[in-house]
Amino acid sequence: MLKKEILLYGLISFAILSILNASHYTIFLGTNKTEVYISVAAVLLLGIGIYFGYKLVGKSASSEPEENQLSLNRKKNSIGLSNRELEVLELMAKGHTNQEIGDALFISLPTVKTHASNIYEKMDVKRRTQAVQKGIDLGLVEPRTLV
Amino acid sequence: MLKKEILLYGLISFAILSILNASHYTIFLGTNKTEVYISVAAVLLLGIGIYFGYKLVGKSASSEPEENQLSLNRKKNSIGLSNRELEVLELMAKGHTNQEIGDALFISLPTVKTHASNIYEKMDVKRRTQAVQKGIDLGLVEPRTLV
DNA sequence: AAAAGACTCATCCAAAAGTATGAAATTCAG
DNA sequence: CTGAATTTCATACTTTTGGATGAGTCTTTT
Repeated sequence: MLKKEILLYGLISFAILSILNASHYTIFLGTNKTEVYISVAAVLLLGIGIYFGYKLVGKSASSEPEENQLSLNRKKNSIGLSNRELEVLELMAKGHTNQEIGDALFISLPTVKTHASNIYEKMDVKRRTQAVQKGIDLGLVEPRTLV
Repeated sequence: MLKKEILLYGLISFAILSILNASHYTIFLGTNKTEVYISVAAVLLLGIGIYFGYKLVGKSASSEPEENQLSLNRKKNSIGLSNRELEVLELMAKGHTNQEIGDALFISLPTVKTHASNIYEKMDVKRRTQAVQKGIDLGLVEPRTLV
């Protein structure tokens, strides 16, 4: 995902910058059209930047690049839960519905359900309440994290 | 229920004891009928005793007459959960389904659901996982009580 | 005796959760 | 670069939950 989308980001940015550049010469002419172009381009750039920035932040890290990820992996993964599954479990422990979890993690409801099922299987439990309890017992999630 | 059924218990016991007593004189005669009567009476007494004992135990107490109940009521009832509701919450915390809870408490599924709904309302939560978490936080149920 | 609280149950309906299966893209390690 | 693991998503179906309402019984209290 990274390489491809970074490339995409670059291309789109370049394209939009080109538009901006092309309109640069007419910016002082007071043409309405040009102003509209600039506005649109600016908004697009902003939106795309936010979009990709968001996805990139989610992958590596914001302040502590990879340390955070690794410590997560090692400290918590006694049952073999993946990072994503731990995130889902954490939100389940807070009493969220699958839909809410999906919204929070920007994934679809079916995906959350898939994660949930895998979590139950890995944790050898049958139900959500059991998974949460066991997760607390094993120190996978923090207790008293009620919303 | 108490007065009426205690009276009933007394009456039935008396009646059966009377039968036993009446057959007392012929017990040494080796009459088969008498032995059958005695057996039936004994079984009946036992059964009725168990039945009423069961109901009475559920109402007052087994070893510590009322102290147990009251302490339960006071220590735990910070939110106003009834004893029955606490029992249901306890089983929910263990990860049981409503059906399993019903089987455990000898009540129907709809009844369990009624209790559950009342619990959620009293605890001001929306979902089972939240109720369990909050119950643990408030000390209403023991943590780490996973089945 | 009436009122209030607790416990029980039912029915209907809607939402959420869970299961199974298949599939595609990505990432990461060897 | 290939293969394993991860993550994502969909569709269809079943089970479990939850909500609303109404109602009956029993116990305790007033």
